[in-house]
Amino acid sequence: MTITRSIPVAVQVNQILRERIRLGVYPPGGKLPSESELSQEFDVSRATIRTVLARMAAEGLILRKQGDGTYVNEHIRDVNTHLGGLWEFSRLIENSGYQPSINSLSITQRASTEHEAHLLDIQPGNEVLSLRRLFFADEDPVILATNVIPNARIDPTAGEPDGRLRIHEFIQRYCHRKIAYAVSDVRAGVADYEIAHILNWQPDSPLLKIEIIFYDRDNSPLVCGQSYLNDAILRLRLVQAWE
Amino acid sequence: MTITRSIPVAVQVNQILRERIRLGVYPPGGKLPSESELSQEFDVSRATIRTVLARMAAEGLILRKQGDGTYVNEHIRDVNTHLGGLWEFSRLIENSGYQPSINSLSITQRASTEHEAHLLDIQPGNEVLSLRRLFFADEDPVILATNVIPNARIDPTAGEPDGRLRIHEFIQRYCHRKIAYAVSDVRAGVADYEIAHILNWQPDSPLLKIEIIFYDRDNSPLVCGQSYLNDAILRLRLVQAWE
DNA sequence: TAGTGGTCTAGACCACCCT
DNA sequence: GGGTGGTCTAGACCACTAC
Repeated sequence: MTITRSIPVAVQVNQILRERIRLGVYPPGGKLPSESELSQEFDVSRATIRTVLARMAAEGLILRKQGDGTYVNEHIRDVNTHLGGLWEFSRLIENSGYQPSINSLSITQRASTEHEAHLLDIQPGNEVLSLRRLFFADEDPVILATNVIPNARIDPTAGEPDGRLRIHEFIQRYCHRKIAYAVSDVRAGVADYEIAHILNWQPDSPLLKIEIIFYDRDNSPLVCGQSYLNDAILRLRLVQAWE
Repeated sequence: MTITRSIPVAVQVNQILRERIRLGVYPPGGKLPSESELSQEFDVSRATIRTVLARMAAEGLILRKQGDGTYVNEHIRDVNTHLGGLWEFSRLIENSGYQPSINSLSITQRASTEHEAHLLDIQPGNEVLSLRRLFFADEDPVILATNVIPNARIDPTAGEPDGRLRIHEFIQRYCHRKIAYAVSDVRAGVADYEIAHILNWQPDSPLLKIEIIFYDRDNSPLVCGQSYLNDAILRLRLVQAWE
């Protein structure tokens, strides 16, 4: 409620409005105050309010009607991917209403395959660090993720890799880089015997397969990954606003 | 290049900049003019330029670096879903580099199932119009889509339904409504014999299954759909910018 | 007609990067 | 230091909707 000037005002207003929607201060289907009322309440300009509302509208959280008002979208429950959760599996699980946890299955050093080298813009055979991790939603294993990082990117003085970190925290700590964006392919795959066993699921049943590459702000590939997601437990649900 | 005032300035600038990137005026990895240069060139305010660039950055098309400049993202080729293409299959196919076409397989009138009634907020058994359509990428069948619309929403005077229209055009013409947003579940499925036959693909092979509901701006469900996408031909590739 | 959101402007100050 | 993007303001005018 109280607005500081150390954190961007728009970020704070964003958090406050989301919190109010979550708590039901603005109930599903209900109306939000007008832009001018909000700008008065928070003592910020209408433009600032508008950037916040624009973002929430793009995520489908609110619906804006010219000449009428702004409404809380009541059909938005259980949406977990406001297009920021696909490569943040912990958040994806959290947004789906489960408690996320990460189990590190293996951390190995090996030569890169040709395919990996191509994706990561390195020479085939160059050493890479391969992380195999299992994500849980509450007690259920739901995502098996394999991430590959070029050795050359890793700071050897940063200590032993901790496989339970979120990927951006991992990169931050061991590569001193920030992930800027990611490109991912969503595909349909099938659980082979090993994967089915790890995910505690039937062999030959369909799974979502997510292939992803993370880039830093200099547009260099940092990590590539290949993950299997049990979509019987964890839905991939997303909203798209028209235009 | 020439700016009118009848169409929003931001939209025109957006189109022009995208076109320049597409044509290589701003080559992959290259730098765009600064915000102030662009605002001078188009004779619009910097704020307007920024809204355009912000949108392009959110889609991953450009990368912005404080204190440096704005760059064309070179890793963005073949990305087909800037999170606006999932429920616009024609555009999805187009963005993937194919020529889209739609084949109407069947248009039938029937009673709604319990599940459909729940999704569409109608009574089970109420009449619905069921459209079954096949999307082609060039010559290959890639998406089998089934859409269901409550009869009560359809204007009987609008004539015989044309199954080759895009869904939003269809709704516009026969329901006089505009689609405001959509909620979709992306899942992994398997091609049964019939579906495999229609898609000209192996039975029991994995397919992406997309379940979707379209809403209008009054937040009423208009259409629900269930589609099978052959992801061996048509990739679902998306970009996500950090935060 | 009054009030809402949609568009756009002109300008300020800041944080950051390059040289 | 000079330029770039990041944040924010105050105010204008328009298009639309509900009453």
